Amino acid sequence: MAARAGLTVDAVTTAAVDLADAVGFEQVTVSALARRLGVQPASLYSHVRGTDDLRTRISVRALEQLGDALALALAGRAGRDALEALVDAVRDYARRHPGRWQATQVPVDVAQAGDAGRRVSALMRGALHGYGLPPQEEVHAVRLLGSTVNGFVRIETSGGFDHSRPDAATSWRRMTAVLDSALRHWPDDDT
Amino acid sequence: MAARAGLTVDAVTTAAVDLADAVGFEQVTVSALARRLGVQPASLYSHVRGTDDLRTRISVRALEQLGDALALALAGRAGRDALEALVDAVRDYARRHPGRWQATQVPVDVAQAGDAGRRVSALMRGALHGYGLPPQEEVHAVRLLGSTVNGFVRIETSGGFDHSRPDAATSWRRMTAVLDSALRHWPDDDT
DNA sequence: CCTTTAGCCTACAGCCTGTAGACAGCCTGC
DNA sequence: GCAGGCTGTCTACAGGCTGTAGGCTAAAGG
Repeated sequence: MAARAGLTVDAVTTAAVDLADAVGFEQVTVSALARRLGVQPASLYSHVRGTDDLRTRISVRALEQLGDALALALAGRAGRDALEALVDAVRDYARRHPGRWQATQVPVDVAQAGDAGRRVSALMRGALHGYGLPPQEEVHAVRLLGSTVNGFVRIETSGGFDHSRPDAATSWRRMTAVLDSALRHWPDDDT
Repeated sequence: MAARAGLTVDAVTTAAVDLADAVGFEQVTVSALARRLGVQPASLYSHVRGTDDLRTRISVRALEQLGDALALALAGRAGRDALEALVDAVRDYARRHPGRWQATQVPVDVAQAGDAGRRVSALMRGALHGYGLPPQEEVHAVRLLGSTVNGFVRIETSGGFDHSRPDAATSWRRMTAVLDSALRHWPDDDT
């Protein structure tokens, strides 16, 4: 009756990540995961501390994977080429793995996800390097880029563009061009 | 024993909106609201259909209020002045009413929130009118602006800027300037 | 007054979380 | 080859939330 199902923290997390993509990050619960694994809910508490812990693990793994994807996309590129590769990689990741993307969007304890998060922002900073911005402006550019990509992908994945023309892909292409232009003609800070 | 508490759909929604700001949109439940109103959970089911309905009502009301705030901020302004008023109004609303802001960010049935949502995007479009963009580019500009403001506010309210320098307000000012510049020097579409 | 309406109640079924303790399969040492 | 310990999964349960059913009573209208 108690045949081993081969659960480990890692296997549980992997299954949770898949579940998040299948049903949405917010719908990941201990019970739902147990059903999918063919196991009683209580069994999972030996491996994760609870629903919150489960979700945190999904977030950390998703951030790591996003970092991998960005690193791969940026290898050997610079300037507008790098910018397009970066933003397209983020959008691709979000569209292909909606649950994981949602997971990267929830604030998570710095102690647990700090490294993965810092890696992503370092990669973004690297992608902008070819634009030759003044050093003190780089952080603003990273935030602009991060905010815009984040916001767009969020609106797109939640269907915000579904009922208006033209389609999201067209705006995405134009927005990338505008961002590239803005980075090349970065205005002085005359405060 | 059954003294009337004076509940109506409207009063319930107002209380729910306040609760959202106090504890976060995701934490709004029938039970939590009943506790706050000093009433049994079942009593609320005479006024709202359930937790989903409750949250939808919060979203609709928040979108309407956001529209009001934007309309007020934009009255009598144009160009960069209008742009700054617009983005500042959104950011202010989000900071002052975090729960309501979250509520505006969840996708909601078009039939229920369509008007309020359309009003917000119409106001944004109006704010950009002074920049004299080509008509077919306006939608892209609205989406760029919406995405950027959305993404920034989202990251800011979830504490994403808390552990890096300089502070969010500085980046916000710079980003507004960059957006203004991008709108004034909108690149041609050479696809 | 007295009836009707409508608001709030209690009770309950069902699901989810998280804890405690029982029990079975696997590994280790001998 | 086997005894004993460990580890993983189980059942059982307490507590909370959702949503339904049906009862009771305060207010409104004739």
